Amino acid sequence: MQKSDPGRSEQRLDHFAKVVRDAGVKVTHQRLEIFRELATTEQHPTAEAVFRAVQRRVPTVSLDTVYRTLWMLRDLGLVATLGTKGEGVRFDVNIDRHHHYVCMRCGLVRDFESRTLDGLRLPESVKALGSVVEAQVEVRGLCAECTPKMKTAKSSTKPAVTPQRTQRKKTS
Amino acid sequence: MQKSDPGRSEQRLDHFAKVVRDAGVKVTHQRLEIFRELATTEQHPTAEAVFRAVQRRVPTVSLDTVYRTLWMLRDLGLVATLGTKGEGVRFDVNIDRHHHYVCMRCGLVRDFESRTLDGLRLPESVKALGSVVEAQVEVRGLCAECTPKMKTAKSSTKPAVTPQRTQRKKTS
DNA sequence: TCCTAGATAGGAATCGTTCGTAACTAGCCG
DNA sequence: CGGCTAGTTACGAACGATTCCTATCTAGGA
Repeated sequence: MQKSDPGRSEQRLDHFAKVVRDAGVKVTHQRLEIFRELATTEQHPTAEAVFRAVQRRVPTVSLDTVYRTLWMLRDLGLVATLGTKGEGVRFDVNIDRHHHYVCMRCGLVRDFESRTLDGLRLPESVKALGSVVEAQVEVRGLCAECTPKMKTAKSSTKPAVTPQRTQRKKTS
Repeated sequence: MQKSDPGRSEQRLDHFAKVVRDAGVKVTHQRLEIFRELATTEQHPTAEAVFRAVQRRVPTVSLDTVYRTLWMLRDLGLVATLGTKGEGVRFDVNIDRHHHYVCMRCGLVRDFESRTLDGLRLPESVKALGSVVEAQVEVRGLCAECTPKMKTAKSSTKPAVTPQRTQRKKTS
């Protein structure tokens, strides 16, 4: 589990302002707030979530601005996107080397670190496909929340049949 | 590069029919065709792509049916989904152990195999998050197609600024 | 302080995906 | 082999996420 370190956040904000300015992009109030929101979150918020959070401090922000800013940050390498499924892209400020645990049912994504996995040696065949910017491990499974809901399957060859459709519906 | 092995396809179709039937789900013409399409493709098609392909043989299929079938196949473990970004889920019949190379710009996804990467040892911390069904490596970079378009960046600290917005627009 | 390229708000538009419903049909039963 | 019925399908409308359009604003250099 990661905790929010105040010092780290400020440091991130500074870094953000510098990179953005260096890129010749204007540092607007909105952009700062959007980035601040990301920097203080340890989750992987959707654009919508960022929007709602920022809206509390800057009531007039538009969802469009949030999206534009988020993509820009991604292009600048300040955040990463985690296209989970088809239920909204998620953004990740943690650009340190890390890996992901993804729940196959609820879509939850958690980071985890592992020095061992950081330095994976990739096969030659990969180089033929294109350049390699990063390599991370993606672990899939059922998170603690979802695990207990497993039913005893039909004991056929395959483990489960269609116990429940993977959660894809709105919650609100 | 992978090639389409006719024998392998038929084998997959048989396996498909068996699993589906065992699950108490009806084996309809549409479902067979949809699966056949997936089984003969080495790419990772979007639902839309599968729809168009199947439509050539079964002109009346509805996109809705394709989606329902695809999710069902996923729930049965016959195909995997590759939520690339926010541009449409992709489906993958290759359920053998494999890893992915994802182009950060065009979204292309290619499989690659590596005996070495198959047996990764995961850290203990992962177990605390939930059960582990599979672990695969996701390599990100620019594919051969996209690489040449790199422009010489501003030579600042960061490699690129915003040379081009990552491709997210329709093509048709 | 002034100017201007670049940014914003807001609503309409788009695209992928799902729902609601009435018409089918696979697979079981006799 | 024909009938039944639960599970499926087609289709259009509905939805949610993301992007576009454009008139208005503003960061930051001169």
